[in-house]
Amino acid sequence: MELTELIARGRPRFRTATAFVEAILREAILTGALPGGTPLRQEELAASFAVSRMPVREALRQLEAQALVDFAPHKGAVVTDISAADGADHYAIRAALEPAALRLSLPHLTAADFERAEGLLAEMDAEPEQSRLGELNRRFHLTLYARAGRPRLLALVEQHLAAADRYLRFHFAALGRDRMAQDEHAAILAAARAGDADEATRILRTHIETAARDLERFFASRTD
Amino acid sequence: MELTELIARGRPRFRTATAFVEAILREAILTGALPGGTPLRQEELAASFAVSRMPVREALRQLEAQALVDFAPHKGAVVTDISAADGADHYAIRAALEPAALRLSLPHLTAADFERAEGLLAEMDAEPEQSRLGELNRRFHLTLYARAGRPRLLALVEQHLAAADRYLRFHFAALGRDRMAQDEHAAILAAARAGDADEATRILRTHIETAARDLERFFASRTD
DNA sequence: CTTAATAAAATTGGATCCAATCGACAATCC
DNA sequence: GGATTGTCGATTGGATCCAATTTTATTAAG
Repeated sequence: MELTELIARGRPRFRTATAFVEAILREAILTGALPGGTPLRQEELAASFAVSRMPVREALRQLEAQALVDFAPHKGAVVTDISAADGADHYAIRAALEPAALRLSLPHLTAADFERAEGLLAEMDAEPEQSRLGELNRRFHLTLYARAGRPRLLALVEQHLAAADRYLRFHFAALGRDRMAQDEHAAILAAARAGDADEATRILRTHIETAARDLERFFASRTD
Repeated sequence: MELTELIARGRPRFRTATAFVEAILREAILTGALPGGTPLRQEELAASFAVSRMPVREALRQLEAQALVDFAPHKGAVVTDISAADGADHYAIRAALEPAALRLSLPHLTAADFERAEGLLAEMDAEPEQSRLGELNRRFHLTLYARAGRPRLLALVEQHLAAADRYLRFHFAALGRDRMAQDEHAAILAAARAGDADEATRILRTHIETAARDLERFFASRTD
């Protein structure tokens, strides 16, 4: 999807221009519409969004704090680059946070939550388009953590889950969707449904660590 | 310490006005110079910093992304309030991230690192001033994690360690410094020195969870 | 032909100005 | 008397303008 298309879509939904620019830019970066390394010229973006440079600047500042863009004084912003080290970093954070979130959330999950999660897995099996797969994966994970009752923890999880999507995109393109590991997803869900927190978090941690190792191997095989 | 004093101190150290304002404001919030709930009027801050409103606005945006201030459209920024729930949130994140960081860092820690950590513990025992205690505590923890080789993970740990300081300040004021649990610190250091990752991370997790429980009880006892 | 110095262009950082929105208070209507 | 509406002041959001810095292009020297 093109940046201009994203802009046209989301136009009227936002209260302030800054929030508008920030949301669209984040989506564009996370979905890969703006690949790592892309320089973000303020004037150019302002023209694309049909606003002045100021909301763009404020949005870039927020994205910097979210580590999605790198800022250099008087040089400008660049979309944060993808790298093996950075990917490992994100996955290390996920491996630490998500099992904790699941453990907190699990006792409060309802039957409806489990059904929603199951539905998302079915959707993923049926979804042909790769770009939607990442979002479905994200929603599956977040559904399981949603009852943790820790807004900051959940926000962090969501942020790094989305960041990991950028790497998944790579991954899938090269290795195919079977890497999504639907069987692990099903096992996590089953253990959670049975109320076995230890088993569910154990599988989840393995699931994330496996993905991290796959990604590492993938980067190593490209030798660039 | 007063805000104006912090401003006068750090003036010449920064490349851009935005970075200057952002650093000082963050320090002021984390040290409690600007308590939770304080409204941050842009014009007023601009006058205090002797800059225009614009660097203030950009700094506030970054602080918002770090969850140190809350933004409401057309209403302005307010220093994020302290609460039992928010404290629990920060400690849940710490309990998840710090053991992971320690486990990654531990194999690469050097004798010099251990000595530095030991020195910090000694400093804490000797430090009479409470305001410096939080910083020493932070440096002790970060010293143990420093070799993890995961910049993003470390940045997150640092951020939430600093955020937890706001709560520690409360804590100490009411319960006294013995709550710093120096014996636990020493036990973590000893296990790390022995290369026992399982034991070190176990004590660390307990250490953080104990602090979280203490904080919870403290809030409960205030009934406000 | 390469390299250093310099000048010009592009881009960001910061200040000022105008517009839009929110809150409070007062006046009016029921 | 209470609720509602309208107006005014305060504050933020957004646009434009100017200054500072970086980068690129150009020129001259070795």
